[in-house]
Amino acid sequence: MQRNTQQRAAIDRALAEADRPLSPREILEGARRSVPDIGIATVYRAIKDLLAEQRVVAVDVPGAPPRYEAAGKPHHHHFLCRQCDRMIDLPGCPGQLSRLAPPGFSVENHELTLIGRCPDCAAPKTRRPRKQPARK
Amino acid sequence: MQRNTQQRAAIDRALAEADRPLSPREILEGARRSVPDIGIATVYRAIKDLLAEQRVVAVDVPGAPPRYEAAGKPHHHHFLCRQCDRMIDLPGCPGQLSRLAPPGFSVENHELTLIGRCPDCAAPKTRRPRKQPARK
DNA sequence: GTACTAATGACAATATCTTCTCAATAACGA
DNA sequence: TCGTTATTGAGAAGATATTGTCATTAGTAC
Repeated sequence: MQRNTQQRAAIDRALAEADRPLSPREILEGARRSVPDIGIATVYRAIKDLLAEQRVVAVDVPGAPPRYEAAGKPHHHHFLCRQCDRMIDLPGCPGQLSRLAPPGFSVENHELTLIGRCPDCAAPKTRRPRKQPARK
Repeated sequence: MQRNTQQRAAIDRALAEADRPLSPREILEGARRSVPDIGIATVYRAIKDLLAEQRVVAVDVPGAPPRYEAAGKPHHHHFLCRQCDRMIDLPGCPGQLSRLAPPGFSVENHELTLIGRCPDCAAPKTRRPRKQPARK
């Protein structure tokens, strides 16, 4: 039987508060605000369960492992900031994207990511720190 | 001084003949038609050099490592067949994609991939084999 | 409060992709 | 043809992300 642990609650809270796709590490950091000693394995276990329950969806990231956000949002796409590495929801979809495919292709889905600088990083005064290069 | 080896020529040929983004493994298989004993390390070394010379570009693949195709083509996007796993060029771009981003975002680039079945796999008679599950 | 056991944290183990090492080979200028 | 050395193939090693193991902890029914 499934138990309501503080760790699961902290992970739910982190995902809800962010309202954007988070990497497992970002989920970990968010959850640590509630449960400082939570471990990364617990985050991966929770992601697996949440995906199975369809309470979160995986979001593909160009050139990186997927991130995860709450399921049930209307169809939308994402912006990836190449400075702070955060992924942010963009409302809406241009539509008609399937028309790019010539006849004979069966289009079932599409992935669209805009890449650049988010408002925080584009503004010269309030820069967020650059993404940390992977720890050695 | 750079030498013109059979291996490099085979890799160039594989990329040119495919005219679509290839994974390192696909490049290896293509090149082996010319040089049967070529190794994967040689393919990675060639990719690195070709990227530095800007003779090929990396193409991001949702949920997989990047593939590589000849540089210099007009702006275009790609189709990913979820059955045979091939990536295929699509001509053109819907345009105006930057408009999805609210004011404040600085959009520098975009990635668009349509996903589904390519004509070969969608047609019931001439199915290509499914992607091989990664070798054990 | 107790007993049962799901869930956890730490870290080992996988899995996958890419790069490095090095002896052997082959491209090419002389 | 010969000598030099860039390039190669094979396998080891590295890098990173994810999952497995297991003793311990903590939800929950009673």
